Amino acid sequence: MRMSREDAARNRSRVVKTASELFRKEGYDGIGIAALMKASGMTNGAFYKQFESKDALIAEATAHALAENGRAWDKVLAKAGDDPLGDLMTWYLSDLHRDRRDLGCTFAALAAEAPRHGADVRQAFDGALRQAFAKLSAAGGEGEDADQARAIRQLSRLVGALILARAVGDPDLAEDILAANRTPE
Amino acid sequence: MRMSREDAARNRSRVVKTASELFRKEGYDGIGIAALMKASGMTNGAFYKQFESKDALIAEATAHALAENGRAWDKVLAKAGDDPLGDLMTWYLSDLHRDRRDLGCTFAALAAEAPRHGADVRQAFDGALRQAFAKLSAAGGEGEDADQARAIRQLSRLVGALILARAVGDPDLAEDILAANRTPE
DNA sequence: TGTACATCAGTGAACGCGCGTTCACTGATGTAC
DNA sequence: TGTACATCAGTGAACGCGCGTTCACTGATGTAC
Repeated sequence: MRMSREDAARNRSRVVKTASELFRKEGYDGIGIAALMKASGMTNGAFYKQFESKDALIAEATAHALAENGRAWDKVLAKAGDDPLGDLMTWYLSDLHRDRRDLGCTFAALAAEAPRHGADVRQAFDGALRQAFAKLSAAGGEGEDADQARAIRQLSRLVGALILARAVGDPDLAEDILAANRTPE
Repeated sequence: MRMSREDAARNRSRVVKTASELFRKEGYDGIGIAALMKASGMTNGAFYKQFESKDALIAEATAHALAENGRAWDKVLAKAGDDPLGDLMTWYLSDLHRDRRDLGCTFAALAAEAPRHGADVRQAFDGALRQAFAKLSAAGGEGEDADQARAIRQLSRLVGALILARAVGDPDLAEDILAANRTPE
């Protein structure tokens, strides 16, 4: 049966959102079209009415996840006290963030798979990374002393720490990794 | 036809080595048994004479890759001058390492997929990470001032930087990420 | 404003394909005497 | 040391299954008059 334009647009958005979460949780190869559509409340056939291919959804869902992450950073920074960088790191390196890959940082969840995907996926990472560097630079630089290279190092460390803490089997080691990284520079 | 024990053992080792490279390059899901066996110079049927399942190979190939990385670190540190940490970072953050995922750091290549795999895979990461922390601590600590937390931060940063540099579409941005991280602390 | 009809976002079965895994078979290796 | 035979690491086809994708069909929506 035909949906209204509004319903169809809502359904499409829901698929992108669901995909952005399931890809982060299971990896691009870890979730199929049928499972994804079922998780979005539809059947597999509807997929190709809205997307050209799985690759096209991968690009769109990745961009969506990265944009959502950007808004989360803005929210944390807006609420931050007189140590915005410290607040951001505490939030980023929390147990909650370690445990919820589906809702967490797309750099940590999917950047390692990006080299195996299309130019559109990698370009989405380009833009999101530049924005993250700029935000970190603004949050960490004392006054006008915004240092891009330092921001790059800080984000590299945050992303690496989250990935390693998630990879580990021993929860104590995971905690050590997060704790050691809850410090500037 | 039956192989000699020696030949069979050699063939088995070759499969593990090939898998350790192809998994790093393509991800655990990115390479199948048939393709892997073909790349090892055999046909698919031989696989189950040597391994119980793909998961069993994943665990063994991951451990193999991690052990090989450990030997590479030792080699770099053995050749290092009076700044072993600096030499290690220069080597780790090289263009060559960025471009050769198949022969490079297993943390950067596969840690992001580890949370979706068995306890044996994650435990292999535990052991290899602890060793890497110890080596970094010894390489970086002035005299007996070996600092575990600092080593954890350094490795987190190296791994994150390599992953992000590989994810990016713009080569200049990739270079910026590597360059910004070629500095201690 | 009301009616007739074209549109198209859904459904769910089916497509070909490659996946991990199994199996009957082969023939050189390794063992028993 | 030489012969008879069991072993088993290979081959390559086949298995069931889930993948990404296609398609005939449905019926409410949106449009034309």
